[in-house]
Amino acid sequence: MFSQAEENYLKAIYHLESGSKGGINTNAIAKSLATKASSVSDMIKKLSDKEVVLYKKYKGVTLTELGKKTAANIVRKHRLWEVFLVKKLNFSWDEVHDVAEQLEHIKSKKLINQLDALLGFPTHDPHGDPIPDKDGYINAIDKCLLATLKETETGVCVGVNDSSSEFLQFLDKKGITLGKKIEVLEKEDFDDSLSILIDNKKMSISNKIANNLYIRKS
Amino acid sequence: MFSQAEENYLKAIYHLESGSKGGINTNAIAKSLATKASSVSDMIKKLSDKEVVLYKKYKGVTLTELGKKTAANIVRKHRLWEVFLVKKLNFSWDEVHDVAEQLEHIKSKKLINQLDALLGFPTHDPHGDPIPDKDGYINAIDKCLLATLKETETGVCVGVNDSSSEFLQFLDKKGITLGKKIEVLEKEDFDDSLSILIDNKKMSISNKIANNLYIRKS
DNA sequence: AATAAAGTTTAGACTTGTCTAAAAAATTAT
DNA sequence: ATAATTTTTTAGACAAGTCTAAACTTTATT
Repeated sequence: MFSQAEENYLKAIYHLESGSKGGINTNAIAKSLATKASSVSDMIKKLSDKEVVLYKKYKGVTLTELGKKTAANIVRKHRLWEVFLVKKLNFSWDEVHDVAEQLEHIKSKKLINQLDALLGFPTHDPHGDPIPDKDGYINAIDKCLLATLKETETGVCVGVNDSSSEFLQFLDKKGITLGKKIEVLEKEDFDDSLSILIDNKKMSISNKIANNLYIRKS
Repeated sequence: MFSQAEENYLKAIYHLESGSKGGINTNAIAKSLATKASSVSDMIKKLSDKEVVLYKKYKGVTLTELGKKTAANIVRKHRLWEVFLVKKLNFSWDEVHDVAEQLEHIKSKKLINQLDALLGFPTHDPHGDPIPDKDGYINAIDKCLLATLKETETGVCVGVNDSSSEFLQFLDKKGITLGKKIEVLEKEDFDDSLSILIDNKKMSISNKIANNLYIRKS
């Protein structure tokens, strides 16, 4: 059994591992959890004793198979709760994160399995992120950042890289939601901004936006 | 904002107050939380500083208005989650308590209000206990213990005094569920057992059972 | 009213998780 | 290869919440 603090560390390491090769360093974990490197050092030792991470002093940390499975299960719970909040409780996609951060620590296998069934076994959360299955396996879809599309290419909006409520509310305001079809009309060399077509409307998108929006090419 | 430990103490005091007059003593709280009297003393001081309880050394403790409202809100959340688990996730009434004990600490007004709506604004939880409204007000129904009924009297089963899974599973086995009509056929002076009619079946009920089953007379 | 018993509080210790400041190791630059 | 810089770890402290043991207050008994 893991404490909430331990679970949060596992989740942070899991996310950091998926975005880079090799061991995760102390500072990166500290940054992602908004804590201090010394606190991370302390916690890593505990997690190492519990055999969920491999740890060599000064050499960074990696999840063991048990650690990966444990972390994936927390992510699974987080994302299922997000789906629940949006589908059943009328939350918008920019409101779900903080509540899901609490709900992901509830311990009950039956609860999460029944929730999964109630929601119709969803594969992705409201931000387009994949939901790990019971064994921690993720069925990743082929996606790329909007910024990597070339002129005349089209695709469907399938996810976001930045899940902050500011970004999500911005997308809402622009009418950009998951499932929408997007065509790149023009790429501006000067500032790397894009001119896109969405809902038959022409729209200008900054590079920052294009670098945080995932597209499945079509 | 209150920690989970603080919330558990408030809830315990709230339940103890509803079952007795005057201040609640340390030992009673310790017993109900399965902790030590010394721990209770420590926590009472914190709660007193936060102005949710009134406390005079050696004189027991009572909830302030703020304390009552806070505690009622936790009970509200607990019972709404219990309804959710039974109605939406196919839990049985003997499985919900432990999970609801965790879920009651989730902090989100929108979550609980939307949950309330999803469930159709229920007034009672799966054990027949009333759900406090947003202001902490409880709409209590007129109920009495089955053991207090006289021969030939009838009533509807509306709640349980003991919510342990052992008792609830026993009731399930006997076919006694909330909403069932019960008629007292005979009271046995020797052991205070009852002969009752339920679903047109005659059944013998021990005094212990009759003292843990609430009836609304009809 | 004095004393025994029961209940309550305090003192000091322990655990978890955090922090600051300083020491140690690893990396980068010269 | 040595020095400077960055990263990481350790040492010591603190807050929350708990515990045991001892001291204290209240209540019950004689």
